[in-house]
Amino acid sequence: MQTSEPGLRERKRAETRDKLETAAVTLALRDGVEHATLDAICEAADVSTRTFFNYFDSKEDAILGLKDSAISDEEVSSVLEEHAGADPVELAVRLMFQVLNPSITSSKLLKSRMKIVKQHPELLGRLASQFQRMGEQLTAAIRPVLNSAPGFRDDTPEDFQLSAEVVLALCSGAARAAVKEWATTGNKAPIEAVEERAIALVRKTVERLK
Amino acid sequence: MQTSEPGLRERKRAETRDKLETAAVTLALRDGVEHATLDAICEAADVSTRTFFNYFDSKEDAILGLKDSAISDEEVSSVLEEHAGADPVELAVRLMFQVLNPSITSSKLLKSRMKIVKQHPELLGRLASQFQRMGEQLTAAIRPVLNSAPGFRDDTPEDFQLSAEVVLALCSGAARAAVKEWATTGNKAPIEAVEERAIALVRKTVERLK
DNA sequence: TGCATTCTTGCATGATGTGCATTTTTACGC
DNA sequence: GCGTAAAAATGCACATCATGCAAGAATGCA
Repeated sequence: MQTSEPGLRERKRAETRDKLETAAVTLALRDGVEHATLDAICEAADVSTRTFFNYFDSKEDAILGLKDSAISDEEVSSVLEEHAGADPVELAVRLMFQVLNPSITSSKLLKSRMKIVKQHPELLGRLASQFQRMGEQLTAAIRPVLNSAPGFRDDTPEDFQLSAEVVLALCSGAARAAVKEWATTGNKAPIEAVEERAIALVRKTVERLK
Repeated sequence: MQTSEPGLRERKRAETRDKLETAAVTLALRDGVEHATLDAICEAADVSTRTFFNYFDSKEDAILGLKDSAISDEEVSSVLEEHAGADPVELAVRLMFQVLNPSITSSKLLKSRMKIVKQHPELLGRLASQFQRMGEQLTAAIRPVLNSAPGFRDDTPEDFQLSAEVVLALCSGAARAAVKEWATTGNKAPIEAVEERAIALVRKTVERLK
């Protein structure tokens, strides 16, 4: 379980990935998302275009730094452990940000990415589809907590599944809104606060709609 | 204000649109969404591929029958009028289904479309992006109602905008879930019930999370 | 060193989508 | 009907994205 020495192969892979992300972000910022072509990105990263798709599913994914739509069981467990006792909403949001980390919320590319998001908010749509693709994983992850919440417990499996999806949509929307707010308002708050902000947004909304 | 005679031009346009939708749905059902190519669809519809894009933005849009991402002011007013006194949630959901009508919820293609959705649930992701693209319009539409709701009223404009987006995400997710449920469970309920179901889903979720 | 695995690359291919100029079709006043 | 203007359809060129496949290069490991 030790993080042993990376090894040349893994190091190179990380390096290539980083070069691709950096190139994608830099060019998207300089030329605009649509004018930053795959060819240009790959040339800047000194990588063949064919290889690009060994790392990302699409250009947008590279710009946002999204990894393959999957979260490891260890990551899930770690989140569950760190926030034991949290309610479904908090858990869902934390899981989502776990996926984005370090994609969006960290690394030297953070500021540049936020500028891009500010200019191209539609990119955040990728987050939604990312979360939707992870739908099964996420529902599975919050299932126990949701199940122990009053009300949900007595749902039929179908109703339960449906309810979980709605909860996730709500949290995903709040996460997106929080990131967008943070990107738009000049990043005054520390990035860590975005997560809390998303949770607060959900709570506020629920409170008011009730 | 009378719906006067359509005129040849409009009739032909509607006809072509219908041919394209029918071809798209038929081929997607027969060959699968990914194997139903633009060329095949256009050939079946007896329309040039170039013309296709005068009607739809993408293949998926044609399969789902989504119109251009805009809702006319008349449609908005009509919904607002018909459901005067409704709360923001109901209003948002009704507006969304207004967009889908007759796209998904009506017409002879309904059953086929639901079969396709059942086999390719990821298509429903288009709904989310559609709603997101309409974000400004939708927020504008529910703004007055949201503004008269306690709690929202006192937000700063920024907070208000953010809250509106979260509400819309919630409603959009519920709409998607309701459609998916309906498509998956064999269409036992009448299609009109889907809308109510979506509203109920939102309310249930809010209730439980509070 | 030698072998197996993984990664990279080039090439071919297909599909989506857009701009532009041309032609065809429709609308409408005369 | 006729001619003109507007709208729509079309053909064509072109760019981009994305994937499959096979050959070659780099790495890991014994």
